[in-house]
Amino acid sequence: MQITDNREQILLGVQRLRAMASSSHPTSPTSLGIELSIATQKSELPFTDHQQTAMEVSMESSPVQLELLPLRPSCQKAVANAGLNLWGLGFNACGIDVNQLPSTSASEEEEEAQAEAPTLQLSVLAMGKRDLIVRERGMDVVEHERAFLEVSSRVSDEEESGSARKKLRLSKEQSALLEESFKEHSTLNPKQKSALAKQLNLRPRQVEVWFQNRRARTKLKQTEVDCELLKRCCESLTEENRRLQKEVAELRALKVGAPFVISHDFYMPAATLTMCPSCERLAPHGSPTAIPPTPTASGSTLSFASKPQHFPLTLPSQSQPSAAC
DNA sequence: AGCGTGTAGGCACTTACATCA
DNA sequence: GATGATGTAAGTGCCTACACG
Repeated sequence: MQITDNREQILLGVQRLRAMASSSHPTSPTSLGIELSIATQKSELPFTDHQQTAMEVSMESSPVQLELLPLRPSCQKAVANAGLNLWGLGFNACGIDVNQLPSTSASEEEEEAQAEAPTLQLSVLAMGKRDLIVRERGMDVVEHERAFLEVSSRVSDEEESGSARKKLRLSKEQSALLEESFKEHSTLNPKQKSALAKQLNLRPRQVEVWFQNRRARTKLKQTEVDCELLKRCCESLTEENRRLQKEVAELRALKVGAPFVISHDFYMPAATLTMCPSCERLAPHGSPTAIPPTPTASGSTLSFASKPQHFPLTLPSQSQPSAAC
């Protein structure tokens, strides 16, 4: 469920949790398993300690254990803000003390009860400036979330060990497999995405991003090729234009001495015309079939006597042409 | 059937980081 | 070792198609 009003939805979610805690398991409210995960993209403002800590939160008469799973370290300010807003606006309003550390001294009975407790798992996905998304487990997001959490745990370990945040670089094997897959299909359906992610030990989101970037690279390359082609085409046309300009100038010069004009009844693209070597009049390149068959009734047809084959010229009525050149 | 709304996926653009010369 | 160029993983916003009430 995508939501536009974060506060309302968070409050709603918490109210539902509260209802479950009080109605379903009134005797063991603390055993209600709630998993709140905040999936983040990147962060410049890392969360403070409590954000990676399982917490005991109290909600009026029904204390609820709120487990805040480790955040991906590469989370961003926007997400951090969203998370902080979450606490400030949502949970604090419900009386949840997020600063309390969780009770780690649960008895075996309590743990057992907790295992049997209904787990309404509430995922709050904070996506930058985007709306918060609240989902209940059991939807299609589960697999993705699980995969995410696995990775986030791993990265969290790295962070804990003190190493700086590092950008993930795919291994050669991973890239090769992705390339193979891309050759087969440039887009993936959710099933393919999940399968591939599992195979590569990546999150589906990473596979998705890789395919998006790969498509973008392909398109960019194709654009470059097209651009180069157009550039050459442009150069060729420029050269052709230059040549034709020259030809036009020559024809104009010829026209001064020759009374004949080419009838406009013919469609004769200029680029297909050349000089007749014998008479120095225009002749088409290639097959004469490119020439419209009949001249106008008012004109007469001229044929060049010599090879190559000549094309008909329509003569203006006022001029008297010779039978052949 | 038409309409409004929520959702998912894709794309364009951008940022941030890794790598290399 | 510092630095700029380049490649690429990932973030963000927008758009569109589709499902559903």
